[in-house]
Amino acid sequence: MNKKVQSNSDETPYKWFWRALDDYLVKNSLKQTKQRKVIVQEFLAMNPHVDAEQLFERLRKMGYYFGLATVYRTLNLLKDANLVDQLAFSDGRSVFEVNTPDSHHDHLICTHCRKVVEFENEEIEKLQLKVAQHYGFSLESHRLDLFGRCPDCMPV
Amino acid sequence: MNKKVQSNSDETPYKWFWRALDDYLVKNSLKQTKQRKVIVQEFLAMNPHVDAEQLFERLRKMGYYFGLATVYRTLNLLKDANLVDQLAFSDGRSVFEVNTPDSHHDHLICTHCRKVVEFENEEIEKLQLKVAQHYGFSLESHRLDLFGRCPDCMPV
DNA sequence: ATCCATCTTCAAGTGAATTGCAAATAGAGT
DNA sequence: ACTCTATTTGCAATTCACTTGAAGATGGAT
Repeated sequence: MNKKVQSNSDETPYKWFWRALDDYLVKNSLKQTKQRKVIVQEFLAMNPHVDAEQLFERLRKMGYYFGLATVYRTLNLLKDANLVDQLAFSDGRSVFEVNTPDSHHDHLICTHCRKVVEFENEEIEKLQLKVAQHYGFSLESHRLDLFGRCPDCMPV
Repeated sequence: MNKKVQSNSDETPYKWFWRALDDYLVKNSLKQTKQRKVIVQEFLAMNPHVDAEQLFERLRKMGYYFGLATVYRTLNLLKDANLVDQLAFSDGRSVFEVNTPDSHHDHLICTHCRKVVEFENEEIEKLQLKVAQHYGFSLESHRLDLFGRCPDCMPV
């Protein structure tokens, strides 16, 4: 039940991400462009849950007038590189999140204030793998959302 | 190849569903129309995981030329009545599923053929409750999706 | 049987995301 | 540093799932 801590300090917190991205670009003869660099940089700054349109707006406010298509293409590149995951909602929108090597997509979502808390539980992960194996599935990723009231929104 | 046959007879196993739907319609001054009846009937026959377009095609093949909009509106009606849930995929499509009173929302989803298998795991449920309590959340409901390749879609 | 709010149909509209293409550019080879 | 060219970008057009508007049809309350 240990909460995943991702350093917030100024010292390049996502070295592994940039290195993995660089690897992917080189391996696939893709190019490092200013757009990609800035988009990824701001994407990481917005972590953990990034909406493409919001990222686009953020870039725009910072003075980067890249096309929305470029933002989408960059996010899809990261998805292809297996560095991010896409979470779809039933209203048609979706958010992107960093896919850490030991990726966790477990959320506690407050049904009242919509706060999202991420958690990680080794036992649940193990059981998930067991279930998948039981049905003959390989397990690529997962998503677990628990809905309820957070402490601040508890009814008296 | 034993196809599950859902007869039109009165011994439908979804009595509770029809009753709940009827309640909802009456309570909200909505009407029982032939379209709704047939769409719901075929929706239930396609259970557990129904794609709106597929349902539309099925109806068409059975000689019911209802508009696609009507199919969507009926599914949304069921969603409003809390009788079905909608599962969204990142490619923009989504499927609907019956929301039983003692509903479990645990799925194995094939990332290749989109097949969905439902499962239930008592241990995982217990751990979920534990996690929620640990963070001071009450637990109202949950959704667990495991993504991977099903046996039929395993790469050689 | 009448009345009117709700429904259906069909077409047009929406909005997120993708794609086609010409111009720009990264970066390998020279 | 310069060339060369495959990759990228920007922009507009397009796609795709889904929704909505409007006008005629219909359920069901009276």
